[in-house]
Amino acid sequence: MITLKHVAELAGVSTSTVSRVVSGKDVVSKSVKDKVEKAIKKTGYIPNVNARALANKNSTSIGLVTPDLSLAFFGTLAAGVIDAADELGVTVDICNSRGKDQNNLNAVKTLIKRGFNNILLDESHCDESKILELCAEVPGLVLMNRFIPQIAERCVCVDNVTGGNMAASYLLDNLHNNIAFITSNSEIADPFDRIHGAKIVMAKHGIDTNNCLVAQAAPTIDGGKQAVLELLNKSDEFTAILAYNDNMAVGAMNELQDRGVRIPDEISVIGFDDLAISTVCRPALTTMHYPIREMADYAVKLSLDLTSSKKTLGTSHKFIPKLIERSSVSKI
Amino acid sequence: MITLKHVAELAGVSTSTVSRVVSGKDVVSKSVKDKVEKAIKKTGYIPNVNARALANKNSTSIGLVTPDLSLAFFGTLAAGVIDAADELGVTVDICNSRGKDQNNLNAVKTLIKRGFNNILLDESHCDESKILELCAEVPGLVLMNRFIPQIAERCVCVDNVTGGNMAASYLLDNLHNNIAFITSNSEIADPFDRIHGAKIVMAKHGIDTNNCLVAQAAPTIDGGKQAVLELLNKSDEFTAILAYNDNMAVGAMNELQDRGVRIPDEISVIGFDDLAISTVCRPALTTMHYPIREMADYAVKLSLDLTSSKKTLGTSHKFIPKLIERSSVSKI
DNA sequence: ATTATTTCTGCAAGCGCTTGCAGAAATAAA
DNA sequence: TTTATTTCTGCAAGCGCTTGCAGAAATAAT
Repeated sequence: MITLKHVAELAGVSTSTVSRVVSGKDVVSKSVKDKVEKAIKKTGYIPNVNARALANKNSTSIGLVTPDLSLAFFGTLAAGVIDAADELGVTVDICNSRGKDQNNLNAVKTLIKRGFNNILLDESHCDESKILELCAEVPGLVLMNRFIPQIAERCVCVDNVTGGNMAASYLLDNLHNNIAFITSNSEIADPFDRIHGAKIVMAKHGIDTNNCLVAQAAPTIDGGKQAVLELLNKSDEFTAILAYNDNMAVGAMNELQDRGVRIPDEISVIGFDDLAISTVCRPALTTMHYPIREMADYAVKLSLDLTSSKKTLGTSHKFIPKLIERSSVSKI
Repeated sequence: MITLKHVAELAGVSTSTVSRVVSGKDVVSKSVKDKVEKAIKKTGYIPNVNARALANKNSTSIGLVTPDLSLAFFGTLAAGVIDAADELGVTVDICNSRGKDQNNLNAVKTLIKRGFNNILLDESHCDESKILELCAEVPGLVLMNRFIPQIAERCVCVDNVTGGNMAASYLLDNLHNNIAFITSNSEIADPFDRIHGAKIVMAKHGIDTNNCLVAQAAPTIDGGKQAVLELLNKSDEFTAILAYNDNMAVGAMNELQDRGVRIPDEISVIGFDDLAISTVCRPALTTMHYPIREMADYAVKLSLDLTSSKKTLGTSHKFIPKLIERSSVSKI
């Protein structure tokens, strides 16, 4: 293993000097710098991350804490984070909490103790207070897919209200005035925000939004099936379903189709997320694209920015989803 | 930050002693051990991984190099690896190579330079020789989803021949004698092995396997569509399709359905992998379950085992896939 | 009781890198 | 030319943990 010392000897300077040119944090005269760089190239020196992390009292990795990588959404998120980190020369340590809040929080604490200053956390259930505590402790902690006003500039999330709004607008524009909602029973803000956003436009169109049909279930394919059944029990008047996410949308479509209703002719369905599944199902699902990769990219930059001296990304920022038109909504 | 020193002071012993009880590698008298453990508990001490890695000249993390986490297969693999590692108290660093072989290999080299002794590599395209080189350099390198005889005991993969065999048997048992293959155009052994396995049983059933219908394409949904089109151009006699994986199977089903052929009444389809998509599509896909999580678990244990003194997992081992019966194959 | 063994524990050096401090060298000012 | 500044560079300590070595303590053997 090539160390600073080897390079220093070859270049005829001290290790401090080499360190300085490597880290670039301090001024080194041009001539010496050249010598050192030549030596580095010649030896193929690569800094030892562990030693560096130890001396710097921090890790060169960023931590990603996420519920379940085997779900397409989080897998895509992780891929985005890794790719973005990679470009900046930092590596990613991933914790998979298997959906349990407490695991998430513990994972964060472990990362902290391991010296991580940069942590991306996707945790939508636990108390805000706990997250605020963590944030106070770790300046480089970025919260993903959840918004907490007090730390707005450290939240990387999608504008769910606008998303719901856009989805409903599209439905309305295509003359579906009787919209039913299939939403998640998770106690998180997203589903409410989306419905809220939808109701805003609906109200503008003169629709009474007080007794909209709403069915809650798990945000999964099966949940979608259950929810649509509940809807069906309550009424048979709706002509469109605005689903919390693609999984629920697909579940609903499947269930509906299994019962002989034609989509989109009899009932239109719109999803949210734009995961692979939305192109696979039949009819292909019209859905709101969730810009996961952009968000992942932004999140790692934000985290790194937060722990660097010169902050450039300071302001709060919500990502706007985008309508992807496919075939699950009947058009005028 | 609590360090060894703090614990040592509290326990009234030297740091070496604390180190020894923490690492458990050396004998410490029961009484002292108790004292130290009490002190550790009291202080909430957590070893600094960086210092440890530096002193040990190795990392406590294992590295996972995988093509693309946003694909369900690899996401599941990663989740399995992380979970398994977690249970053993080691963390996982993931590299996402975005499908480029060279990235994969570079990622491995970088990990090596960073002091990783345990690396799980999923690389199915590059030259065997390169992988063998890497293996020689890193004793804890485990190859996933690919088999190379020279390092058989370090390969964690599925028995593709048996898998193909089982899939074909199921088709045959249900009286589909005219089987067409949709396979991957990747230059890897898996697709050949699966077809090879299938042909073995077919031959046993007296079928001439020399001019089987075979269409190659990318191992994706679109690839499946293309491939089935190619098949259709060549013949209209086959009554069953054995697809390389679920994605291709679903693509094929979609394309077929779009052209009005009923599945499984007119054509049966069987997939491979048992990803989420296979339960989503209609009809739900009968497929061979790929025991990814078990394999992930085995791989991390194997890697750790390889770098530990007492080896226990030495022998070569292939995982056997399992038929998951759903609705895409018509039954007798 | 004395010596030989065995078992523990602490010392101190070292893993590779960073950085405050101070002296050397170069440049500017007087 | 001398003195004051500024710019570089090296020294050495330190980040937290591990471990070979040797001395101390405990146990066994004589």
